[in-house]
Amino acid sequence: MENIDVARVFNEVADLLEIQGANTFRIRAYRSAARTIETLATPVATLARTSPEALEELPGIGADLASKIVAIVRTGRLPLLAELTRRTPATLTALMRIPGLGPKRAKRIYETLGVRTLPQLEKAARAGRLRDVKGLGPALERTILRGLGQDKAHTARVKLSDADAYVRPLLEYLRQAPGIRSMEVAGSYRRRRDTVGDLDLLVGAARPAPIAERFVGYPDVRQVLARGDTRCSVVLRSGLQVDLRIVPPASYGAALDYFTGSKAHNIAVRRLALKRHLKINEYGVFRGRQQVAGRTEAEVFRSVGLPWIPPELREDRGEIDAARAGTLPRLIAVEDIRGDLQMHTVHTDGHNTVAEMAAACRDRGYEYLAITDHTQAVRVAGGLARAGFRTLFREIDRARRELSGIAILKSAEIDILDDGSLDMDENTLAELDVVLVSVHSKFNLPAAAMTRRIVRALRHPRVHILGHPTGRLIGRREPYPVDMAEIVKVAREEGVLLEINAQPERLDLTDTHARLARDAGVKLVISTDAHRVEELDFMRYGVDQARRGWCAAKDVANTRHLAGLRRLLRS
DNA sequence: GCCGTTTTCGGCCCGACTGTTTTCAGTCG
Repeated sequence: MENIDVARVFNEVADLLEIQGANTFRIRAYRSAARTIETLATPVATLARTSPEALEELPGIGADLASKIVAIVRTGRLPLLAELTRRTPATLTALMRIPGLGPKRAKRIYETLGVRTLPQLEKAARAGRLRDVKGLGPALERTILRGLGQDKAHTARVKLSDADAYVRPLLEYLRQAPGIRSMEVAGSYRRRRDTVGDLDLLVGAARPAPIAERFVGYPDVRQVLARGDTRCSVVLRSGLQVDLRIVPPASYGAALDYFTGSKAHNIAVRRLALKRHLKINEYGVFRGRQQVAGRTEAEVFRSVGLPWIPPELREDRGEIDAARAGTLPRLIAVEDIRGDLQMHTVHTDGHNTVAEMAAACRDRGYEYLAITDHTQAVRVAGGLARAGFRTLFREIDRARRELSGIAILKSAEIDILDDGSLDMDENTLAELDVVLVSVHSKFNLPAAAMTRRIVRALRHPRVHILGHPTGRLIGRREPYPVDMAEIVKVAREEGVLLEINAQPERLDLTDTHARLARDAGVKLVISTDAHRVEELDFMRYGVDQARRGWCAAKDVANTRHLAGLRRLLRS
């Protein structure tokens, strides 16, 4: 039972409660608990078994929901959900996922037409029967038909790096509109989440009309969903939704704060404001009718007695308490990075030579890099055997002589074999400056077996770093099941570093796992795993996730100078 | 259903846009 499964049960309960018109705050409680569980690094199943009382410590989870989590983990089901489903078909919740359909309309369609599944909905819409339902008309019927066709595309989140690719030309285009004072992409993009569901674009300007006008005329727009005076929504040809909001400059900070979110963070901040008899909305901070702040984000935070909180931390995961206590971490920045400890060359599946990678790292201002070509078990990547490494090491020696100003470390991405032993002989291993290990096969082992396998590798006295610890590929491959709390514990005991792999489709460790490690005092490494020189620039994405994991420069080993890094590796 | 520097009851973030309405409900973020 994974966290996501428990969260799904709670969301399903919330959907059904909504259809039944239950108390909105009760519904909100289920949704908020689902969100907490979803983003938790520790499996609730483990908590439920070992320390159920710890569940009640989680934000938004009290005695009742804690006991329901225990029930779900123990029995795989929740009596309340069964009861709700008995009264309202659970398939109705599928209708609510169609844009334009919420609980009220879904229920009314069901009660009026007996429609309870997506195929039935489509049939009714095509037959023009939906407009017979009170509150629905031809326009909504069309919206629903369109929504049925693009259901999947609408919900798919895109990788942060892909979002970057859409953002750049869009901003460049919109900048031509007259009167823009400031402009930023807010939302999860600004919080640097590993994936984004849509883009929230914010513009500060006195006259919104010409900006909205230009926005909906963007050549890449496939469909205009909404077009108001200050708010527009469009869908790009790729299926990515972009929401534009235009506010007067005096409100820009409040709007930026509001549209950056997260939702849970906003609610928490607004609660603080209420205690001070203030009201916060996207236009500013108000005492009565008088605006007391709003031009900048810092002003808004100051009005509730807080310092400015970096967007990456705004997830309601303790940042508000930390801000109040003055204990927010000073987050790591890309400029803190002094070297890159995972990359591949033409000797295996990379596209550049050792010298080319080293020169590119030097260009980026690094002091060192590690060449980490694959070992023989990883056949698809052309992994090297002992002789291959000998050739590679000779080339590194040559590059060391020819290139000054950068240290090239001998390393390898050593495959962790099925039984947890390393895919490299001891003699070759002894020649390495840095020993990086990772899993490339048998992803479907049960969690306990996978954990044992990795733990055994971490216990090897020569191992320094565990690479991409969960093996996930965003949108393509789920992380393999593994007990991350145990990995973190062993990493701490053995002094092993855990990698945040900065490949945009890996970002592995995730933000929450990075936080788990950092809180446990385990040091991290941020590496690009570059397979060509251009990919060295992925470093930014790894740093983003480290920031989301509350990491300061001191928490990340490759912010150290070479001497400091060597000391750490020796220890 | 949660929660507490207004603390065990009575609150709970707040506003924009659409479509279908005769003044606003529903949905969305």
